[in-house]
Amino acid sequence: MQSIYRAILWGSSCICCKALARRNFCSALASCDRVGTRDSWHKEQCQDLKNSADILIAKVSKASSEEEILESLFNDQACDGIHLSQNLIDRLLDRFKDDWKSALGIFKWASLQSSFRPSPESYDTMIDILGRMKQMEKLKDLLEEMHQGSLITLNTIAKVMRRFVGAGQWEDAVRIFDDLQTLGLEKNTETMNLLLDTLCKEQFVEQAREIYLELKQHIAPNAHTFNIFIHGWCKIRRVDEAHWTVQEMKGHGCRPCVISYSTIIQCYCEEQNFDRVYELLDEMQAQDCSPNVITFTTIMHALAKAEKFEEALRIVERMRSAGCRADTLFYNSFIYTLGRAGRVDDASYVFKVAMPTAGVAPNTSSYNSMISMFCHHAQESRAFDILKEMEDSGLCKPDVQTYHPLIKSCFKTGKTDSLLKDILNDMVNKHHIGLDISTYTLLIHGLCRADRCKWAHCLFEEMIEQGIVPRYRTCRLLLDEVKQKNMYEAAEKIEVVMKKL
DNA sequence: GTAGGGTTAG
Repeated sequence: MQSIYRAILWGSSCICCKALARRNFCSALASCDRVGTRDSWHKEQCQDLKNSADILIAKVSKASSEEEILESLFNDQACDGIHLSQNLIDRLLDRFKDDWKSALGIFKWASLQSSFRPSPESYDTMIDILGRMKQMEKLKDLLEEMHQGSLITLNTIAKVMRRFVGAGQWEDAVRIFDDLQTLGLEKNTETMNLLLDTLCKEQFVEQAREIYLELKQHIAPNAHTFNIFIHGWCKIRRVDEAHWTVQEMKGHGCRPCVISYSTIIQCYCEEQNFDRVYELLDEMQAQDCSPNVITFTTIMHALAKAEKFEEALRIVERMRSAGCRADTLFYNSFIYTLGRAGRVDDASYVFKVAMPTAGVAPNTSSYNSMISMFCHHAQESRAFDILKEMEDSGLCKPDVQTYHPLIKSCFKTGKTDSLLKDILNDMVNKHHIGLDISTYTLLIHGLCRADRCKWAHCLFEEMIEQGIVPRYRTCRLLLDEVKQKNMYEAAEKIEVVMKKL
């Protein structure tokens, strides 16, 4: 118990461990337990990992093509001395998730080392990186390599299909399905549903339909299959076909369930066609299919968005009388929409009275909605009261989103010195929240506009140090500012960063 | 990834 507590404490104050903790907390703890002087051992390991990562990052940053990257890593003394580990690879893939050439170069180099085999999960991560960057040919090569090593899982297939369809190459996704047996997996209802869902989610519903008609001769559909189509038709606003699918579903002996109905209700909600929504609620009742909290949340959210607040409240009442318990997401949705409509006191009432009365605990999002609403309406002190309440609650912790509206308020009200410093200090030292790209951007832009470009530049350097790549606009803005202040050295450094973007 | 939310402009 003691060691876990210490590891958590230590991890929270170490940037390097925090990155590890997110992904690999258990194994990090397990490693710590092996050694008597855990803290110093752990620290050493982290430093080692950071040094190795830095060497590799520096190497690949100088190269421009994939081949050049590989070449620079091979036959290099510094690289040869690196102890490869799964943690190191995970860290580098995360670092280069937006730079497929560097990621692939390092991944290939690592997998060609005799002393090391990347985990199947890191192959999937590499697949994701290539897919996100639309490098579909490279993705196919990697998939083939995975096939040779028997590393393909259903998860891999799901990622590959979604990436192909996402890139508009739906035929390739179908080809993957056709080749499933060759890849060592089965063609069954589950994998068919995966293909159909992937196509439907990207609006290739008609194509999915064609394929289904072909496949259903060999593979039996189930209720999921029909719900996937109902969702697909609703997504492309062809609600008639969704209704027709419900009939087809019944024909196959599958009863439409709460998901089937809720999906169609969502579609009518988006059209703000509330007459049809109520009709469907009645039909559900007639079919002995009770709406659940998701159904009610959908309707309530849509009504509130349409500024029909009294009606939204009646849904809350209807839900209560149906014996359906509201959950946190339901109330968050309610609070959010009330806030957007400027009904600050109503939102406050829901948060302070309705939720506790119903025995529903708020989460970080509930507090964040309240804070953002108060800041938006220039009621900063009420926002800080909520933050205090959150800190005292012990139920949940603030995150970056908690602080964004508060930071924005500092800039709006010009309290850049006292208040902003306190906020950042709390963020980093009290709650151990790592600043992310959006926070750095917000801060640097705000500080430039507040004529505090020295401070902005410090943050810029810190951001680079952490391996966070700034946006072009941020560099541009800061560059103009430092030039005006005759900070030539800073300007040069920024220009170096910009050249790499 | 069979369904419900997320102040876009710093």
